[in-house]
Amino acid sequence: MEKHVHQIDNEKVNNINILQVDTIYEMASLFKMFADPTRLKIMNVLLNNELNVCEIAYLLNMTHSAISHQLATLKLSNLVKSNKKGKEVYYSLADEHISSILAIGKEHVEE
Amino acid sequence: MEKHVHQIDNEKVNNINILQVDTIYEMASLFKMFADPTRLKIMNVLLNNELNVCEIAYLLNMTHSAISHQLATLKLSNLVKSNKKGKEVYYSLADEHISSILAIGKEHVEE
DNA sequence: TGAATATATGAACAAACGCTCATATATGGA
DNA sequence: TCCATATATGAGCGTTTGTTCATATATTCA
Repeated sequence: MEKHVHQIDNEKVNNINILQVDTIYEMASLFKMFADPTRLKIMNVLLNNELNVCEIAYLLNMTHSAISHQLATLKLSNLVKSNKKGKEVYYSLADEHISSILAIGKEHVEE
Repeated sequence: MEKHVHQIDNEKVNNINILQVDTIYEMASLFKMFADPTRLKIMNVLLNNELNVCEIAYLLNMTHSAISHQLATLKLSNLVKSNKKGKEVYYSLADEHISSILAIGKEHVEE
């Protein structure tokens, strides 16, 4: 891979635990959902609220299409769940893990 | 913004708390650091270990350049700190928040 | 049934991203 | 001083991503 030889302390390095590739990729996919301002805003307004696409678009001052696309992405990652009531589809956070992750991120940023 | 008029329940919607734009962007930037497999792997091997670029590149089987670039990114976001010892630069996690975020992500994925 | 409302979705496009390659800088030893 | 080692960094490139626009589907009501 490199053209130079490098000195590695095998005693030190071989004792370090490496996470499984699958775990790493799933973690990256999870955090990716939190790495976009629009998705963060959506998840934030869904804290303790069940809202439809119109209401979220109104709150965030964005188009319905953009919100709908992001909700589809969030649902695919199992971060939100949906509940159809007539014409409207109400979205809410899928579980308590999500609010924990939001909270720890907010805490880190506001320290 | 849209061509149609939509019915919004103002009583409901006006009571919802919106995070500050700055907070949202800082949170997105933070989570973005955790949203890439390579950076996740780096932070993971740095849990409880102080390692230089060579050692990380060896552990992850990647080029020094790729690792060095990612370490620069992580340092810019204050997620790792560096400690120069002679020719080598040793990196470690900047604070305990980082291991908390890694742990909560791992927990969510492995449930 | 027809119109208005609500949501979903594919295509397209610009911006952001991560890696490679080449090169630069820095340190230690012969 | 010269050379090997260690790290840093700018440019370039292909890939991914988030939004817009156009359009499709679904539901309610007159």
